[in-house]
Amino acid sequence: MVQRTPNPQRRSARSHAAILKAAYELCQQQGYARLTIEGIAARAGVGKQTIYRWWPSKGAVLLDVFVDQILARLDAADTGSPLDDLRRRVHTTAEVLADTTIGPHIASLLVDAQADPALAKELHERLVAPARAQHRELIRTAQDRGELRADIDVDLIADTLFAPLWFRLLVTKAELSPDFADSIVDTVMSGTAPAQARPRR
Amino acid sequence: MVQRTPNPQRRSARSHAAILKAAYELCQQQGYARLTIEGIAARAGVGKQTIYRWWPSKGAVLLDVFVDQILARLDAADTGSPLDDLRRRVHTTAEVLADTTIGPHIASLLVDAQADPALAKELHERLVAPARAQHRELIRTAQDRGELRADIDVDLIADTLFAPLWFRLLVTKAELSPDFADSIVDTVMSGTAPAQARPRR
Amino acid sequence: MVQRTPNPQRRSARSHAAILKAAYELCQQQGYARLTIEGIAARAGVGKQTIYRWWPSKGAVLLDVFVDQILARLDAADTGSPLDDLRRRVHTTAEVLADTTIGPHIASLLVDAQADPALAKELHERLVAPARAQHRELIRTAQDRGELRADIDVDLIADTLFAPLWFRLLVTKAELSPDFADSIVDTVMSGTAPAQARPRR
Amino acid sequence: MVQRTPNPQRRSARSHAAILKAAYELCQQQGYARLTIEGIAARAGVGKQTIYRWWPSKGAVLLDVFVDQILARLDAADTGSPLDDLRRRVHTTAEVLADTTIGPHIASLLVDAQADPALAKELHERLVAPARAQHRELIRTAQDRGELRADIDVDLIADTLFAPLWFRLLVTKAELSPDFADSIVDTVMSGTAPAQARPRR
DNA sequence: GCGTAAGCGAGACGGTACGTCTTGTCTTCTG
DNA sequence: CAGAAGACAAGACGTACCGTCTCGCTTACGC
Repeated sequence: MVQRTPNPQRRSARSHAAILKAAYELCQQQGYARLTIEGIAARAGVGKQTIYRWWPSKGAVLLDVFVDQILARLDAADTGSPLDDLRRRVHTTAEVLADTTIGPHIASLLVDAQADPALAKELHERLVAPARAQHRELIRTAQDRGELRADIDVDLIADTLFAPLWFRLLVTKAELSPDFADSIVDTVMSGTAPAQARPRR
Repeated sequence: MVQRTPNPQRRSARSHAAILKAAYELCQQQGYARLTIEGIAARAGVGKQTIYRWWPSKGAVLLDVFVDQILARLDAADTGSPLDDLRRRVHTTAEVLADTTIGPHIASLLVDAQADPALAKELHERLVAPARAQHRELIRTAQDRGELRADIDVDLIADTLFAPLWFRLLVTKAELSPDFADSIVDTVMSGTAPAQARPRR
Repeated sequence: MVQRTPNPQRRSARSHAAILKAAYELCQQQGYARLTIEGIAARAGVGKQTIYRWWPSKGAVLLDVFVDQILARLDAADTGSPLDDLRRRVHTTAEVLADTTIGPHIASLLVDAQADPALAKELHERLVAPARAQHRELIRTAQDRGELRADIDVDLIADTLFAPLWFRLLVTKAELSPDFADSIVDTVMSGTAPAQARPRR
Repeated sequence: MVQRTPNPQRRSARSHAAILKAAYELCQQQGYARLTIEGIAARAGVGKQTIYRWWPSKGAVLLDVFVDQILARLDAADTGSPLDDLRRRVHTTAEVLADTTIGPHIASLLVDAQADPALAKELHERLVAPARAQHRELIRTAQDRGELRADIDVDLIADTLFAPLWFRLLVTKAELSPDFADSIVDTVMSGTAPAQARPRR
């Protein structure tokens, strides 16, 4: 897992792409747990060292595989209403996590990260933190506009909105339906709406 | 992982206990990820086969190690107020997950279970389902007594209350403090209290 | 190359035999240099660890493969005349070294041993020393009987008789014919015969 | 191992020298077996390709390192007596082979050559054949002058004189002392001297 | 005296084999 | 005769070098 920090300028785009492609395909075929660096190297037609040269672990490769496509799918349209944007965001997050070509693998990455601080750090920096930053921004805007109670901690609202999605994915494995996403938002909103504007569905 | 279903009557209590003890100690020392069946067998002074005979996987052993002590610590005192019981329950769950001799290992078990359906099933049946059953019972009682809105799905309330704890443990690794537990309960309660009894702290 | 000194009693005769057989066959097919522990394990249907458990190196396996059959072929008939026995011995040694299923591999073993003291030691103890002991015995007997000059060092005579065979095998790669064996013996004998019985053929 | 036959005129004398120097030093430090082309290139501050451009193998580099200094040290003074020259030649050969900065490496080269015909050829042409040519010349002159029996094959005498040195270096690893060199010559001479002039020490 | 072709240091590349590790099964010996 | 001890087949691990292949750079011919 040592990195001699090779020169990124000379990196072979061909190999890079082949590795990500092979990793993605094998992950879909066999699942994250059965994936091996040997297997990726073999399918990509690449030396193992080429993988070790550029990634510190299997998880890091998979992070590269998934992070862009996930962030792209999460990108919320700006509707002008931060509350609507937030609801939309919960929906798309639920969709992505429910997608069987993504959700289980992200869950596995999360698992791997429990035992691999470097992977945990990268996962956080590239996936968790950016997503959360957007959530906090939306929440803060809503609070500023008086659409959400301002006396509740931003992080707490974010956790309450998104945690149930991960909880179902990882713990109860219950369905991550759009209805569920809606229910969460409704429930949380009704507790966090300003007193004068509490929705009463 | 094959089980020849040996006669449980002839099981050696001595070995059984030694295995659980060794597994617990090694788990504390090295962490779940570095734990091996070989290591457990060696420390327990037991043949590997004796472990494979009675447990299908490393995770199953660890489940045996942790499940009883966790459920014992979660057992809520019945205060007569289901809402208070529920709040207490969130608190004790947060405490258990925050306990560094338990939380990380449960997290690891959960991770392992993502790739091992048998382990997932057992984890669910012995830990997740019992705890959730109690939660649902408390919620339903509170709804019956009119202390919680009855038009919100029991599971949804349960998810919203407990998911943030797991989310912080697994994803954001933020602190699982009693205050956080309180905040969750407050927030969720304010959204799920009946209209006429909404708390307004 | 570490040996945990496993219990030889529990050694699998099946695997042991399969490994030696595979090593022999691959050695004949590809030659010693292209031989690989991986290859032997694969052909023998054996785990690599099983080879590493019982042999410290590739050369050690090959030594086991060849040592018995070589010593068997060298075993000289006792004709009653130590000089004749000695001559016969030079002949059989030349034959064995000239045998393309043995000579090149022994040469390679010798080469490997130059860089591997453990292998060198074993090669010496199991092959070189036993053969030399027999040579010295024959020479000493001949000296006692007055058939060889007694004022010449036993080792020197042994070296002079057998060294040219190895020299041709390793250095000049010239033919190791029976005639050559005879010529060596004749030449050396004519210098080492007692004055009164010098052959003059 | 392919050579695009580069232009020797443009060869960098600097690199050439650095490579030979690095190879020599590393060979002394680590021994021939642990020597690598990568290591030589690194120590010489040279690209690997520059080595592969001018030498087909590690052995070829080492041959260049040793061949000149060996031949220089073997160069016999012409005393007028071919027999004395021959004896002197056996002495210097023993000295060179006994030199721990040369002998073991030459032995290793010989070993490598067993599996590398190109190296074997070059080793023969540049080291073995020239030395042998001189030996044969001396022997033939001695025979012409009647100082050695003319009915014994030149090659046979050469083998008998020099083979024991290599034998001790490669096989028995016994001492290559001047006394040993003398003993060989004495013994062989006493068998190959003409009948009328046989020495009788 | 200028451009171009080569050699050069550097090092990424696809590979092979290494020796170690762990898994889950099978075998043997022992209390 | 149950179980500890541990050998076994399998195969992934991460490392070391292999020999080939670009890269820019610099050197020195030949036009």
